[in-house]
Amino acid sequence: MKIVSKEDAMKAVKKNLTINDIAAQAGVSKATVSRVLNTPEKVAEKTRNRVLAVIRTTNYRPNPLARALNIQRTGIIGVIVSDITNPFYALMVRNIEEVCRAHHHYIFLCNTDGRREEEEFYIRSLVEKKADGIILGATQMDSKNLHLLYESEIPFIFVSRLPQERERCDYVTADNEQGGYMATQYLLSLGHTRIAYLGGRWETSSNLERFEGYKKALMERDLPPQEEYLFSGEFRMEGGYEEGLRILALGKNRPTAVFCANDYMAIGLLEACRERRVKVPEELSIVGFDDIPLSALKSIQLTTVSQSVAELGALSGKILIDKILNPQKRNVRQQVVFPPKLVVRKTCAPPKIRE
Amino acid sequence: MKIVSKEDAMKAVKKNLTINDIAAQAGVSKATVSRVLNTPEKVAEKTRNRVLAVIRTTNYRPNPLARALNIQRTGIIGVIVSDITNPFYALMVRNIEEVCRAHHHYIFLCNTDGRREEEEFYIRSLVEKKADGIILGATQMDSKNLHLLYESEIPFIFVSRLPQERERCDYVTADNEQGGYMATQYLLSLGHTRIAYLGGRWETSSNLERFEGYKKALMERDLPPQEEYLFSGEFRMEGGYEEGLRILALGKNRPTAVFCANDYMAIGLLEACRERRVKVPEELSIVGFDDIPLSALKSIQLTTVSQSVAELGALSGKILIDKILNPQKRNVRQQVVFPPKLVVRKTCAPPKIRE
DNA sequence: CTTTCTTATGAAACTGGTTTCAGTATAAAT
DNA sequence: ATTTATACTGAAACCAGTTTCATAAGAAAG
Repeated sequence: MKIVSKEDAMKAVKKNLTINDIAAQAGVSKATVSRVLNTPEKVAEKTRNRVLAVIRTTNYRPNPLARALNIQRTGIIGVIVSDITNPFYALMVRNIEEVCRAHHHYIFLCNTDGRREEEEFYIRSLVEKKADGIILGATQMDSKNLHLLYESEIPFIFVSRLPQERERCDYVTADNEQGGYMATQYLLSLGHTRIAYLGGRWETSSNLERFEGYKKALMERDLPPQEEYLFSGEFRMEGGYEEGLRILALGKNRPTAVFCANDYMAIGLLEACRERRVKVPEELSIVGFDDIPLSALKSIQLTTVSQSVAELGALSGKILIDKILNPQKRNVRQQVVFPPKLVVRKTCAPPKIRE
Repeated sequence: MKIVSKEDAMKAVKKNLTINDIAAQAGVSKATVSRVLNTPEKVAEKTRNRVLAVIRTTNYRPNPLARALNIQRTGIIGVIVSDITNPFYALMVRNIEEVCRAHHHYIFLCNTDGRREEEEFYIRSLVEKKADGIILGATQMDSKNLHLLYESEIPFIFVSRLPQERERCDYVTADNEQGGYMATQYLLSLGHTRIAYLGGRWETSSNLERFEGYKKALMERDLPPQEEYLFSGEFRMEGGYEEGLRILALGKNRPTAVFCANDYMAIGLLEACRERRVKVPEELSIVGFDDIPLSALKSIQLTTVSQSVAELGALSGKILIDKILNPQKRNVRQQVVFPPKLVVRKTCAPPKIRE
C-alpha cells in the first residue's frame, strides 16, 4: 500500500508514526530501517531505496527522544550566563549559538543573575538532563556544584570567568589582570593619582583579576589602593549608576578617574555623571572593560579594554563541540588566554589641577 | 546492604544507576520505585520510606530522557527570536526565561537573524525535538513552516510579530498601528510635514503595521507617504546607521523628521547624525519604537513609543505554560494587544524654518 | 465464616528507537 | 565441487523509565 495523498503526509507528522510503521510498509524489519537512517552503506541499495521511498512519502522523522535514550546524546548544550540582557553576554551567546547550530547542537539558555544558587541549580539541572556539553560564562568562585561536573562525563568549558581550580579545567578568557593593569597604567600615565575601582562581586574571578591588575599598576607607583576608592555593585548598568552616584558624592576627595571592571557598569557611571553634571572626561576620566558594541557609540565613546567577546564565545563553542565529537580529546586541557587591548576613545583626559 | 560512603554516593551520580538498581536495593519492583517517584500516595508508607531511603543514600535521579520518552514531555520551550543581541529580544527572552523556570521548563534559544529559512529550520527542529511549547518572537509573514505547528499538538504563541493567519493563533503584541499613528501624529503636531519612515523588512507584521499607522496619520493631513521617504534596512543598529546615512544624504529635500520602526535602528540613525554633524533634534527629529532601556540613557534620550517588552515576554510565557499544563485550555484563543504609549524625551523639536 | 471491596504490589507490555548476534545467500578462492 | 569470506537481514536484547493489568493480602460487610 502506498501513501500518496497530502492528508496522509500530514498525518505522518501529527500521528507520530514510528519506525515500526515504516518497517511494515517497506516490508523490512525495524533494524533495517534504523540502518538506512544511520549506516546506509550497510544496506543493500535495492532495500535502501525501498525504505527511503517510504520514509519520503510518509515524511517520517525518527523520534529524537528515543534516539537520545539510546545513543546517550541529546544535542543540547547548556549555556550559563549571568544576564542575557547584558550586551556582553548577548554577544557571547549569539556566537556560541552560531557555532553550535553549525554542528547540530542546540542551546539551553540559563540566566543566573549572578546568584550562586541559580548557578548551582542550573549545573545540577543540566547534568541531570544529560546535556552534551556545558558552557559556564558566569561562574562564581565559591560555586558549590562544580564537583558534579567533574564527576559527570559531560564536557564543559569556562568562558571569561574561571573557577577556583582552573588548572583542571578548560577555559577561554581574556588576560584580565593584564587588562586591569593596562587600564590603570593608562590613567596613571595621564597624570591621575586618585583612581577609583568600580567592580562587581568579589566572588567572580574576572573582577578579582582586573582588580589585581589595577592594584599592581598602582603599587608600581607606590600608590596602594585606598579602601574608600573601592566600589562594588551589581554587574549591570544600574549597579554602575548607583555606585557612580556614591563616587560622585565623595566631594573634595573625589577621584579624578575611575577604572570600571566592565563597560556596562561604566555606562551606568556615565549616566550618573550626566545626572550630577560632572563632565567626562574633564572632571572625571573613565575606563571600562569588555568593549561592548555600545561603547563605540558616538554618544558614548568609552575608552575601554577590549576583549573580543565574539571570539571568546565562538572559540569556547568550538572547543566544546570538538570535545563532544572527539571523546579522546577530552583529557587534554584547552586553556586559552586572549591578550587584552586598550581602546582609547573619549572618556579620558589628564586631571584638572584643583585647589 | 546499605550505601553510606561518599565514594558510593559519587558513583551514583557518575555511574548512572537506574531504577532497577534502586528497586533491587530496596527489595521492590521497579514499578514501585516509579510509583514512589510519581504517585507516592499509591505506595504503602512503609514501602515508600524504604525506597525513599535508598533513593536518598544513592542520590538517584531518574533519567529524564527515558522519562520524556514515556510521558511525552521534554520540559523544553523553544524561543525563536531574530537576534538576542538586540536589547529588545534580550529583555523579552530574559522575562520568558524567568516565568518558565518557575514552572520547571527550560529555554531553547534560537536566533533567526530575521531570515525566513532559519525560522523554518528552527520550527521544524523544535517540532521534531518535541518541545513542550514554542514562542515565536520574530516570525516572518511569509514563513512556510507554520503549518507544522498547526498540525502538531505543540502549543505555541506569537509575541510582538504576528503571522498572516493571526485569527487562528495565540499572541501577545502591542498595537503597532496605533503606535505608529501616535508617533507620526506627534511629529505632525510639532509642525513636521516631511517625515520619513525608517523600518525593517516588509515581511514582518510589526513593521507593516507601524507603517500603516504612519500612513494613516499622514493621510489624515492629506500628506500621502512619499516613496523617497521610505527606508527599510536590517532591523538592527547597523541597519539604522546605514539607512540613516542615506536619509541624511538627501540634501535639500531631506526630511525634517524620521519615524523609526524600532529603537535599535533609531540609535543607529542617531549615530549617523552624529557622524554627519546633523543636530538632533534641531535639524532632525527622531521618534523610535519599543522603548528599550538604552533609549532612556541620558546620552540618548530617544523619544519613542513604549511597548513594555518585559510584560510582553512574561505574559507570553505565562500563557504558554498555562496551555502546556492545562490541555483543555488549548483551544481557547488568547489574543492580547497592549496599548502603546508615547514617551517624549529629547529627540524631537519643531522643524526649523528653512529657505 | 463467607463474600466483597480496597489497597498494595509485581510481571509484563509499552514509549521508539539502536545494536548485537546469528543466520542466510551470494561471491570468491581452493 | 567444496570451502571460505563477505554482504544483508531480522530476531531479540537493550536504553531507562511509565503504565496497565492481574493477583494477593487485608479490611469491611453480610
